[in-house]
Order: sequence, then structure tokens, then C-alpha cells
Amino acid sequence: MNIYADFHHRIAAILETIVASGRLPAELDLNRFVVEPPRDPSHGDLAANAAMVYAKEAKASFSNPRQLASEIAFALAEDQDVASAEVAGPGFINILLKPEVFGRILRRALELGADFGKGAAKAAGKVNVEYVSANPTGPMHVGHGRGAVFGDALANLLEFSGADVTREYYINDAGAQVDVLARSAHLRYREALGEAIGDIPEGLYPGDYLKSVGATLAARFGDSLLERPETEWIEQARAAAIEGMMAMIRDDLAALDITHAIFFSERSLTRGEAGDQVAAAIAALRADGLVYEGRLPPPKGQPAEDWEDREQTLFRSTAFGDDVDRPLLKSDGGYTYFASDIAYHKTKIDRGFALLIDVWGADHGGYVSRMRAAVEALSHGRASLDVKLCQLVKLMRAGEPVKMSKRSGDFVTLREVVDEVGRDAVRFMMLFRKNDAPLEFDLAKVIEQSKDNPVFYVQYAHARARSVLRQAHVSIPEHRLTTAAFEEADLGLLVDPGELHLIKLVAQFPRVIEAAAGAHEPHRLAFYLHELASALHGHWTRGKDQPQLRFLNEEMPNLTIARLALVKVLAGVLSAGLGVLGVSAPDEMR
RNA sequence: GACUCCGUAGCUCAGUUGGAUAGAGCAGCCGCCUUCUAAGCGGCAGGUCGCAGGUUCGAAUCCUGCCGGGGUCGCCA
Repeated sequence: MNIYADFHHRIAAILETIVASGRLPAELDLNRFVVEPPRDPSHGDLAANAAMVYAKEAKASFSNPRQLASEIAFALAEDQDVASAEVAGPGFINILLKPEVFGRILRRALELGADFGKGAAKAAGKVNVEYVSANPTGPMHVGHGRGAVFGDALANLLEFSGADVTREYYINDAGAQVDVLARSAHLRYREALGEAIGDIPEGLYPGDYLKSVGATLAARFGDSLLERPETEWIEQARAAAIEGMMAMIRDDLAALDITHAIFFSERSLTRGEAGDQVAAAIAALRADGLVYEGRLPPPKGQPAEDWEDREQTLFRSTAFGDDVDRPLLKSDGGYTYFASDIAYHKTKIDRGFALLIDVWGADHGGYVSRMRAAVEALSHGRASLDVKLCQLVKLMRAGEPVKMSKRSGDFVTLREVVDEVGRDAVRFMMLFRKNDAPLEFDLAKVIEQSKDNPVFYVQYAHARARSVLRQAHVSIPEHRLTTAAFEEADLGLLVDPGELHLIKLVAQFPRVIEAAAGAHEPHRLAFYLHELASALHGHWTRGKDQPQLRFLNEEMPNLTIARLALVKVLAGVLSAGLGVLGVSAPDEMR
């Protein structure tokens, strides 16, 4: 299905025969070369760099890479799918495929329908994608939204490529911040019972969103939590606050069509049925000799006034490439956040995940190497962790930055943005950028219905394709417009350069999915869809000047059916691709 | 000071994990609507890929050193 992977195999087979003839060494790594679409279309359909990659190994039997290339090209020319194979430049092998190969790909895409581009289930094992994991202390802001959309699209992408994916959210409900939240909620509780609370004191969360938590507490406990010391109500206040905040966060995520399969509570690590899992994780590391009591050098740079040189419990993360060993216990004896996180990641490993992906904000970048070290240590190398960092989002409106300040309380929440511009715009724009590059998000531009707005540009391409298919029903009998009829169409009639370009882009779809999934980079799919949309718009407009290029042509019914088959596949790829990104593919844009 | 991400057209950014003559959108200029949606398309112009070395058949991409910007830097999460 992926012709690039397919030809990689064929060329590898040719190399093997040369190995068998003794002119290349037996231990040749046949995965080192690539088969890819050449940048310049005049170079053919496929380009392989095998001869140059193996130039060193070939030195003994071939005087230069071109000689090896020409032997490979000669063998390839025998392939029934190859129109020509030529050596170019320093030793590229440029392959031109016979037209029927593309017809076959198109037919295959028709047969597979929505499954076209999907990968076969990989034996690599289960994948866990942890994303969002925003503290349950308030509404999500736009930065959280980027991580949320990125993680969700990545999970979709991995699933589409054949992986077994679990989406997970880690609730940070154990630290001092949630105690502050609980106190803030208790204040709102008193307010709900009719007390005048005045201004919210410094150090507590001022947001109105805690009012409903206060009301819940009042309804649930009446005034029974009123005249009591904090130790007697904080438990209840905390539970209600976290519950309320998580409900709000889930609601905000739902507005973006994001749902997690598992919400994992940090508190459950020490208070759950499994006992103290943090202690267990530390014990496991200690058993491997990776935990010790020792001292750390003071941090360089900014002088820390409260620095105190003391002996502490440390994880030997330097054994796995970290810069310094990391503390597991705080001075008050409690676990550090890192210790809890170690235990959390241990549960992921114990639950059988082979690949862990964490999506974090860029401000946590300094945390990556210690976490990777922990995963490597805990899993004894059987599981790997990839941390994807999402850079900041700069919110703009018509080119002017939108001021966001938490202090004045007028910061823009994710929900406000989604409500203003819509789920599709938020999702696509968040994905139309590499995750580790800062993102400018212009509220005015993303609702603009023009080619300046990539969301509409791609959706419009899909709508146009669907429009042609709708239009076809006016003049063409129903029985000729079935998928079966399309599969039987003479696709060899599609010879216009514009059509061929579109078909070749379609042929790249499985490769794009594979590459984007392998690199954990959903933005590659977004850019591919934009390119495909552009090719479709271009071909469409050419039909304005040259009516014979239009998809519908009443004088040539067989050609029309072949073209409609192409349009159907185009709509399918656009729809599937947008689906992976979590963006809708409307049938019309009116 | 250490670590990390970034630096590509005037602006916002891609660049297929090292490939051939570095691309797209905006902004600027010039064109294309009787006909499947002009919410679109075509063309022109625009570059020392931050700088300097190195690695090799080949570097925007990998390594080293500088310059500039963001982030982080025992006990917060």
C-alpha cells in the first residue's frame, strides 16, 4: 500500500543478490537507505539513495557509487511496475513508474475506503499518551489547550497508524496547591451560607469558578463545616473542589472533543488500595542500588538564600544521562513531586505499556532527562519515554497581542477561545505548527473564511470534492456512482498532469501517516492536507479555463467516472486526515 | 554559570529524520468569475538558511565554538 516502503523492499532484495554474489559484505544493514518522492517531479516518481549510502562497502567491487547504482537500476528496469530506472547525479536511482501502478493505488484506496492509510497493528506494544494533566485549580488557559489538542491528535495518529493507544490524564491532586484550593473553596462555602467574605485574601484563588463548589459544600454539609478547625473540613473541601474543578476541565476538554480513557489521581498513589506505591517505587530503585543518601552541590547562577546543605535521599539519575542526582524526599519528609511521578510512571510500566509519551509545557523542559532516567531504570530498558514539549501560545487579535494577566483576573480561558472561534479552528491552528515552536494564534484570522485561513482552506477543498460528487447525481445514473462502479472504472484514462499530481499525492498519504506517527509529529499531517487541498484547488481552477479538465464531462462518461473515482478518494483522504486531527470535514461550507 | 528549545524571504512558518537548483502563506505588483462554490487560481519580485570552523560523495539538517532570543535550574506542581 505504501509504494515507498514497497520499493524499499524490492531494492533491498536486489542488494541481497549482489551480497550473495560476494560483491557487497554479508552484514550489510539494508535499512540504511531511503526511498522517497523526489523534490523535483522531473526526477520521476521515486528516488533511492542506496548506492551512495553503501559506497564505502561497495568500494572493493565497484569503482564508484554510480556503478553500483546502475546495476541496481538495471535490475529495477526488469520490474513489471517500472517504466524506467535511471542513475542521476552522484548515484541517485530515479524510478519512473508505469501509469497503471497509480491506477492500482487509487483502486486500492477505493476498496479500503476510510481504512486507506491506516497502518497494520504493530507488534511494538501498547502506547500510553499522557496529556493535559493541568492542575485542578482553575479553568484551563490557551497554553493548556495546545498540549491538549496536540496530545489528542497524536493519540489519534498513533491509533490510525495501528497502535494500541491509551489516553491518560494525571491529576495533580496531592500537593500544597490543592490545599490552597480547598481553603479557597471553604471561603466560598461560607459565602454560600450567607456570610459576607469581602475581598479574597492574598494567597487564595480568587476566581468565581469556585462559587459553585462552595454551593455544593453548603448543600452537602449544611453548616456543619462552619465552626470547625481546618483539619476537620479540609478533606471534604478538597474533595469537593477537585471534583468541581475536574468536572469543569472535562467540560472544557469535551468542547474540544477530547476525552481521556483514564484519569489517574496522584493522591491514589499513597492513599489507594495498593498502599504506598511511592514507597514501593523507591524501594524498587533502591534494590537496584539507584537510591542513596548524599549531598548535592548548591545550584549555580542565582544565589538561593534558603539553600541548606543537607544530606538527602537521592535517585542516581546521573547513571542514565541526567546532570545531577535528584531528591526524592522533601525537608519535611514528604515525597517530592518527582518521587510521586516516578511511582506514577512505574504504574504505566507495570500496566504493560512499552512506549510512554508525555506531553508537557516547555517550562518543564528541565524535567525531561530525570524522568527518562527514571523510566529507563524502572523498566530496565524495556519501556521508553518520549516527552513532547509544547511551546507557548501567543494570543493575538488582528495582529495585536491580547493581554493576559492572571493578577487582574482578565486572562483568556481556553473555553472562551473555543466558544469564540470554534473547535475546528482551535484544533487545526494548534496543529499547524511544530509542537516545539512558539505559536501565534490570531483570533481574528482563524474565523476568516479565506485562503489565509488554513482551516477553511482545507475544509473547503473537502467541501468542493463532495460538491462534485453531489453534482454528479444530477446527470449520471445512480448505478454508475457506486463504489463498485468506481472500482471498475478505467483509471488509466486519468492522464492529465493535474490529475496525476493529485494521484501521486494520494499515494503519499500512507507514507505521511507512517512518518508523522513514527516521529510523533501530527503537524506533518496538517501540512500534507494543506498541500493536497492546494493541489485540488489548483486543478479545479484550471477547469475554469479548460472545460475539458472538469471532473464532470457529459460527452465522456467513462472519463467522468474515472475522475469521480479520484474525487471520491480525495474526499476520503481529506476527511480521514482531518479526522485524525480531530477537525470536521463538512460537505458544504455555505 | 549549567542544561534545553529556537534563529530559514519584510512578516508568520514548512523543509519528507543527511539528498539533487531551499519551499508555502501573508504583505507588494500584474492577471483570471456566462459554465462542478472566485470562501478559489496563475504569474512577477523577494535568501550569505544567525556567524565561523569541522565530519563526507553531499549539510538548513549531524559535531564543536561563538552571537542573539525563550524556558528551566535541591525541598512548587
